[in-house]
Amino acid sequence: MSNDLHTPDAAAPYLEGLNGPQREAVEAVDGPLLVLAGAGTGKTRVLTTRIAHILKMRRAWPNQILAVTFTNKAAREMSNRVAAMIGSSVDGLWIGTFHSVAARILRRHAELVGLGADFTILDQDDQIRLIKQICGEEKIDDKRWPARAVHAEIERFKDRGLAPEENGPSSGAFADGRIGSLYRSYQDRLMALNAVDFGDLLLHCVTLFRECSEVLASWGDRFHYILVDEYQDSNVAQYLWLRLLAQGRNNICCVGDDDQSIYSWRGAEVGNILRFEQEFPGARIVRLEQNYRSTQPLLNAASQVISRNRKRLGKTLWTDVRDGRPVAVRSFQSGEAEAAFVGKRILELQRRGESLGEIAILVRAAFLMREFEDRLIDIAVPYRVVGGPRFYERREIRDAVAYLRAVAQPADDLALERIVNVPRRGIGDATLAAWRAFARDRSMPLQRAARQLIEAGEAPARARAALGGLIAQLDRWRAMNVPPHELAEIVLEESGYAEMWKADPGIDAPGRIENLEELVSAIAEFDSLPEFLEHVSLVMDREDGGGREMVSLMTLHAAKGLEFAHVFLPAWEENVFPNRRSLEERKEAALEEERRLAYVGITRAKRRVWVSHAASRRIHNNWVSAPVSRFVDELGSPDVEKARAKDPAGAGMAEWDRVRPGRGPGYRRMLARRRGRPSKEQPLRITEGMRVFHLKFGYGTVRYRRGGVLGIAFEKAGDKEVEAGAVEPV
DNA sequence: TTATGTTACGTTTTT
DNA sequence: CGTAACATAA
Repeated sequence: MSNDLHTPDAAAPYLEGLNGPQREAVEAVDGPLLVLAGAGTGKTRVLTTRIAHILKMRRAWPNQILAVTFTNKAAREMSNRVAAMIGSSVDGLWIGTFHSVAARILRRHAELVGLGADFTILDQDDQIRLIKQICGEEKIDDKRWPARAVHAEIERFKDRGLAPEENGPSSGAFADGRIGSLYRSYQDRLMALNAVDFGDLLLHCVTLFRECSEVLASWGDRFHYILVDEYQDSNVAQYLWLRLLAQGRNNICCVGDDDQSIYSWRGAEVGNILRFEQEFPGARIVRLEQNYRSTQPLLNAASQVISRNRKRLGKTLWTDVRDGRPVAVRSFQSGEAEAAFVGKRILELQRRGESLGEIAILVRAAFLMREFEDRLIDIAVPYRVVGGPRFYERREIRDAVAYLRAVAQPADDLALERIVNVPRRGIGDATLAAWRAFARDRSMPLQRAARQLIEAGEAPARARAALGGLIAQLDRWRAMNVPPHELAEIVLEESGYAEMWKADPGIDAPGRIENLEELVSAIAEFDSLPEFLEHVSLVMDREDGGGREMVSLMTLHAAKGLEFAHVFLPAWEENVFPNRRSLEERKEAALEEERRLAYVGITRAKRRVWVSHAASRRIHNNWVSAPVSRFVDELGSPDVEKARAKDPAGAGMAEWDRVRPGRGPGYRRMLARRRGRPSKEQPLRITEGMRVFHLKFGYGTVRYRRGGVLGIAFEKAGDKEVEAGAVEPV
């Protein structure tokens, strides 16, 4: 391939099929480059091709290229696509999230910022528990300033790269002006625990780069080319981190779309992308405007909406696909009617042979999902809620991981506190408080303090015995020389944790045991416990969903980056969307961000978009009426069809009464979310007397069958008639 | 210490 | 309406 340099065209099949601007973005490898990539314009393709190009041109070795993303999913996708393109492994390439790359760098120099190389990365739950402790000590009124809010505020400091002493985003009123000292205490506690939070990964790196010029020089020298995905989502700390790393060679390529910046509320700074030219002098800007996803009518609607925003760099999407149907707008009296309409349309699409995997319902807020879940369950359409609780956030998983942390990291007090009385060992709040005080007085970790506390006989004998037993167990596990997954099994058994769930009569207990088993097999992929623990803190992945075709139900935020043939955008009502709380907080800026959400929603669709709204809907059990969203008027010329006056409930009500909504407790949502456990409903024909399971009503016995409808006596919900497809035999 | 009752609260969420 | 976090009784 030595002639690549001279005749890249002939030798570069990977460049084929790129349009002009895409190719320009791929080939302009030197100097700062901003690629403004509208929705569906092939930005990932540009990024991956650019990496392949740099490699093929021999401009850099794999380990001299750094590509950063925000999510692990994006990082993985980029790796896979690069590998597919260059036809070999991508070993050596630095592809990862901001946080994982920062952690990797920080581990090598931890001592320079006062950390041990084996520092712990706390997840959000630990962070908040720590802050709760601090707020308690500093006598903060937790009614007015709950730990969550304090945590969020500290995160905003860190997003902006601010130290506790600096003036934060809040105007001094927050926590009676004591946010600075809370932040300070929090940092002190973190350092004492040899721990960092997510923001620290970036901030400690920035400090390191600023204070140790040799370290910065070595990393800046190492990375010949830096690529950044979704740059509009970056915060100030990430910008500082990038600028320091890039300042030597100045080869940085940021890809993003200011029109899809929807995370300002968690610290993303649109200014980063808007000011790119000033921040990186001599920067080139390439616009990707040809869209390969949607039809022209949909793009027109999206463009109409987004054109109302004032703060944007400006792009106009276009496509070769001329035909296509305009956005459909439908009005309903109630949320139920709206959901019924969506359900009916989905059934029609299904009948026409469309894949359920190509259908999505995108809502502004999670509470709007219930109506659709209920309806989809009733009509037996399989669906998946995207962005629900993730595997590593489940209680049993966090508990199990806490056990392993307590074994691997004896100074990890937060992990220990989590499991100290799970299962119940008789170490309650009183014992824990005394123990904590004892440890703090001596400024030592809890595990070490426990030994002294027992010797000193400073606690009730019963508590001492329980504590001593636990500590002895931890010591024994730590001394074991077995592979990590075997250790995990031993710990779960001997601690009584697995037993605790096996003895639990709750409906979700069996699922939890399955999850624990899954965890053990996940650990088997790792050679050592520390390796696994690093993976847990940084790679909190969404579950993959698992093969079967299902309708996707998610928030607009979760939908960014995805595409579907058919997209339903319900609840376009004032106060809901644009969201009132959001508007109250930061008026005009918030309105623009809400509008970008609308833009994101419309541009997810390849073929059809249905926007709808309900005159009133039941929110938290009371009826709330709201006028149609202003965004509907901004759509341009959609296909509007008013619901007929004689049918005030709108379309699709014919079958409404067949199944009365159950009034069962909230476990049905939990059941519905049971990890995409696809029911294998096909072969077994359900007959009288059979015991069946229904997502909404639970277990029951079939009494009779009438066509496609079953009469079932449910154990909890009573007698109902349901669609045969909605139950599975057990 | 644990089990049970009460109350407040309800936008978006990755690492 | 559902929940999660908290307060109180056993």
